[in-house]
Amino acid sequence: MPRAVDSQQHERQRRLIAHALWRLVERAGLEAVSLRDVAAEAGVSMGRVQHYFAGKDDMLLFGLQLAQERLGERIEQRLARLGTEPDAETVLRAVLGELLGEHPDTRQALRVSAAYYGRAASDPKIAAVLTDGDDDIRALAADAVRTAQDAGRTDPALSPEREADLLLTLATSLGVDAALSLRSRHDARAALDYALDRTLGRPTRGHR
Amino acid sequence: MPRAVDSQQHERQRRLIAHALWRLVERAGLEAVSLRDVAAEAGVSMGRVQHYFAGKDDMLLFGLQLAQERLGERIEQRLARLGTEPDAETVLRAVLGELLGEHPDTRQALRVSAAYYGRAASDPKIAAVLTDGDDDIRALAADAVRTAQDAGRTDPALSPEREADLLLTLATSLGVDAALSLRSRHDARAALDYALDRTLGRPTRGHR
DNA sequence: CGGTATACGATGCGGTCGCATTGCTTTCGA
DNA sequence: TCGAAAGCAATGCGACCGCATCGTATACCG
Repeated sequence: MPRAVDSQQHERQRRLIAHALWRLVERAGLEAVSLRDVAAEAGVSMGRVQHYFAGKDDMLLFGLQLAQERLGERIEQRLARLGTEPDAETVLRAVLGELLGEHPDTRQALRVSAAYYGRAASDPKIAAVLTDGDDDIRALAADAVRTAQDAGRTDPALSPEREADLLLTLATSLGVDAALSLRSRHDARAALDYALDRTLGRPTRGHR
Repeated sequence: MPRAVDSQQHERQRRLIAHALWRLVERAGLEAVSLRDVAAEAGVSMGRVQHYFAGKDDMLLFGLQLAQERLGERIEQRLARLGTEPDAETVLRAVLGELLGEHPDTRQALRVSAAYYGRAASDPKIAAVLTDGDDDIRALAADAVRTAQDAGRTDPALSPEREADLLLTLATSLGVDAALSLRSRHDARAALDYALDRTLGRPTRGHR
């Protein structure tokens, strides 16, 4: 059994190509990218691209998965900067804020992801990747609402699950709008803060 | 000056072709349609399609504009069934409800529109058509909130403009989610009703 | 009636696309 | 060490694609 594949290096190559894909997607949209374009943008031969991806669909899907991972990583990093034992509300505000694309990396990931939206209708795999991770955030949001209710900071009649759903839907939508330049990031931030304040009560301490 | 064009008939032909485009878009997504496919689906020659549209982009844009018009018409029709002098809240509930795609025509228009979303980032004309009419709905929503506040049915501390923005963003997002089958229509409806009730207070009379 | 513009159908051209194929080089394990 | 697989580059094929072009039939107006 000769020449075992170095999966570390293998993955790095796939990422390099995917990043070139991202740049093209941002520049001209998903429908404008071809395997040749991606290869040229990445500065590699077309044979190389073919070697690392089974086909165009495979490459496209990987590009989206990677973008979603980046989004997740960015959120993790932001949470790590929150210090030890942050309360649910602080965590939620950080997570939803990140979904608006405040960090350039997040912004790129959002723009790329947004480009795939149209295909979600006809491609279940894309739809699955796009909604992956939503449940976790919803659970977190529901927790934050319950915590605020227990502390008497907000209306006990609110449904934590419904509020959580609304907040995530809102943050996602605002993020996409901002990514597509349909709305300024500043405005998106203001809208999200308004919604959060109304649902959780005014923040007691800083929440950036 | 011979052979004046019958603009009535002209428009009807463009619509016939656009409807075939819609069917293809629903079936396989925007990126899968070609001029040949559209001609075949419409049962006309390719020369005919070329005659009525300056190019593919022109046809695509017309298809979106027509879908947005359909959406507007459906809303108008629903409002017409509301009777004379409905209050702002009733109107708002009807408009936002229609944005969820409860009528099959609306649903089709939403699915088609959703397919264009990804291109909005790289094509300003598409973005413009997609957001056309939003301001009117936002104004209507703000009115409804103010009315509810004046009647003492909801919190006077709410900002009508912010609430209006949130409600429209939410309804649009829920409608797209439902159109992409990321969420059931029933669930979308429940989420919207919850948000409306929370913002406007419980409805005094029926609101369908 | 003749001419001009409309309303097409048919055909083909230049270009691009995804992908299969081929072949060379490198590297590692038996 | 040698052979098999990995890691590429190069090339080409067949299938489109959008669009230009050309031909023709038809209807309207002076």
